[in-house]
Amino acid sequence: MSASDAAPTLDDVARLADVSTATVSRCLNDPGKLTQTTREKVQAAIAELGYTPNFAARSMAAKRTFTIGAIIPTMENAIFARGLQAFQEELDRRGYTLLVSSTAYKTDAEEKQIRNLVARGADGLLVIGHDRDPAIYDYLRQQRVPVLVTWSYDETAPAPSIGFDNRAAMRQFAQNVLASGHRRISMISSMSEQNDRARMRIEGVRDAMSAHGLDPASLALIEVPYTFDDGASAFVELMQEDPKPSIVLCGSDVLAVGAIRGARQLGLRVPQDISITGFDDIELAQVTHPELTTVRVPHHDMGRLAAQELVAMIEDKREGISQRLETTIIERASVAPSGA
Amino acid sequence: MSASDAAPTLDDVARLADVSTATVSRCLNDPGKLTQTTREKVQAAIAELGYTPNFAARSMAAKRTFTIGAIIPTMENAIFARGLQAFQEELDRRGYTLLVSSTAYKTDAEEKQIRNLVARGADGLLVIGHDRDPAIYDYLRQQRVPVLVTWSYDETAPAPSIGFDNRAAMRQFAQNVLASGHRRISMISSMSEQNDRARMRIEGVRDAMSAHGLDPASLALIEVPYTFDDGASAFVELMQEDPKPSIVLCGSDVLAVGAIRGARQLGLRVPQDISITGFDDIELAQVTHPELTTVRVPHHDMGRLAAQELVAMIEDKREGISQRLETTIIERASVAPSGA
DNA sequence: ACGGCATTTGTAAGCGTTTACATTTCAAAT
DNA sequence: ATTTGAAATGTAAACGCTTACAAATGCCGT
Repeated sequence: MSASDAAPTLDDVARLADVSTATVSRCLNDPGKLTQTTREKVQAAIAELGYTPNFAARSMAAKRTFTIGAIIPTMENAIFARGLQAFQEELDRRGYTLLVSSTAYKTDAEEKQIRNLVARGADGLLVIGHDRDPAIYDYLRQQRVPVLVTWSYDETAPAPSIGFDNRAAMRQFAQNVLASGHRRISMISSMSEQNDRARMRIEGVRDAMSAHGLDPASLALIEVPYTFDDGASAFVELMQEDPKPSIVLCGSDVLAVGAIRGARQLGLRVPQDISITGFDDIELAQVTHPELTTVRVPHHDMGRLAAQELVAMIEDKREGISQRLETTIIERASVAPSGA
Repeated sequence: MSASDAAPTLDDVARLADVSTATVSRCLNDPGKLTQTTREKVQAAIAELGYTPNFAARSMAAKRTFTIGAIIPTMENAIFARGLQAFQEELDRRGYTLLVSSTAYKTDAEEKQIRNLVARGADGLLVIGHDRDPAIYDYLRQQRVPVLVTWSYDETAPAPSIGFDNRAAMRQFAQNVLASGHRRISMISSMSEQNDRARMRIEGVRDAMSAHGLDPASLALIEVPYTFDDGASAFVELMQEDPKPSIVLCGSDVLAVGAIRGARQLGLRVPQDISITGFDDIELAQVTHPELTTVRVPHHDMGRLAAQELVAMIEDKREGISQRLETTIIERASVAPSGA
């Protein structure tokens, strides 16, 4: 351990290596600018002192933090975890650090968190979905902090997005279902207020119904928070309707798993007595019995591409370019065709 | 929008409110020190400019960041999510921000991430489990960064911990199992190297075997990474043994869920043909069929108490005080008694 | 009206980097 | 040798805050 007590600073390194602080700084940020001799001298000093640059000082001087903030609705389930992991890995690769904040689905918490992240100097922000107070977008623009939206794709929205078309994905999925004979369709969605993903998925189902000559207004729909239990009780409630649905479309896998449990409570067999579907294709979908028919979301690509795009927006100081990713229908065992 | 372009600074506020920068700073950090008149004047100026303090500058001047880092093995499943959420909420309440970093179970990534967090000025660090290179603890001590260990309780370890006794919890659980008649016990664990939690759970099983006069060395044990698939294939492998186990204890719920799937692949009924248990009691445990008999870990309390303790360590500049939390055995449907 | 003390406010020196700009060094061309 | 320009290095001024210390203010008893 060195004689000194506090963490070594750039100055200490400079003194030890007998160069100026500017040189040490360059050795850290742009080593190509130094002669090999100097570089090695400095590196030796750094190693000897166990020096690590002070982050706050660096950000203040450079007006860059190499930090990117992400605000997600929840960490409590796997839904965003996969994409976020990919996002972080890609960021890492590019020398950025990820700051994650979760709102626990409380929309008003988001603004506070965004401000916090900005105050902490986030070079860019990743958010989920387009829906939020327009004032937030204004604020971010004024602060010159790039934002990228994910989990949703919408060219007309105020911010660029890398995601998929929730509405089209669900429409296509529902059309498949209708094509296999189901007519009595019900739906369990998470709360659609301030949540374009949920809303668009509902619209997708309605689109499909219209296309098949069904009245979209007749869709039996329950909106619930995002938990297994809510899925289960919503399912039970939906089964009170007369006539009973032959299939229950869920806005997410978590809800669908809840619904399966609800069915078990009612003594209904899935899919013989009732079909159930999910959305997201998280790992859970393959773990339930029966395995869930669902829509696969490109978690990993979404995260990776979002990281690339956001970094590009920051470094090239340009507008973001939206990108639409594809979803895939995954047919497993929770759906049976219906003659009804 | 104000005339100026860049974000407003303390100086701008001071000028507008016609006070010194020191006064503005005090208004932010210790408003009680100001007369009501001044305070209101300053607050008005802050509001008018939409001023937010610059984080880097603040940390540099105050040598505090109000940031706490947490390094977890994975974000990909719910296991740490619940506790982390509670941790963050408590931190929030106390004005701290959480910085999460995940190692994806790569032990050598941890050191890099710890250094990164320290360089970013984390006031304190939360880590999972005690096992790691002692040099890391030395480094942290030298840097005067408090660390708190969670998910494990061990008074003799170099760092204070708020967690539970993995070994005792598993021992008690296994004793229950033995008491219900099972004698042919196998185990699926996650990799125990550099993972005291996994190791202690294994030891707990062995302890219980010894106590029942069984040879602890005879425990059939497979260590696998932390995924459903690994759980499933380990299960299949264990069923090759002769005699077959009557119960498979899994080191975690994730593995247990995999094992259940493995059983289904082999056409075995749980628990009639084979009993399976988990550990953690994550939500998943109630979602599988049959529901999982497991050990409940006090995720929420652990997170909350860890936040309180870590903040206390930082603010009172004192050593951490370890705390042992209790686990609970949760009996559900995946275990049947055995006469064998 | 005044001294004395507590409270409020101001002054200015850091905090540890980066980076324009100035200076020095060095090699190639004369 | 000398000149010349590019490359390497050094100097010092920010960056936006906090805080020790100094100065000013207000309040009390007399």
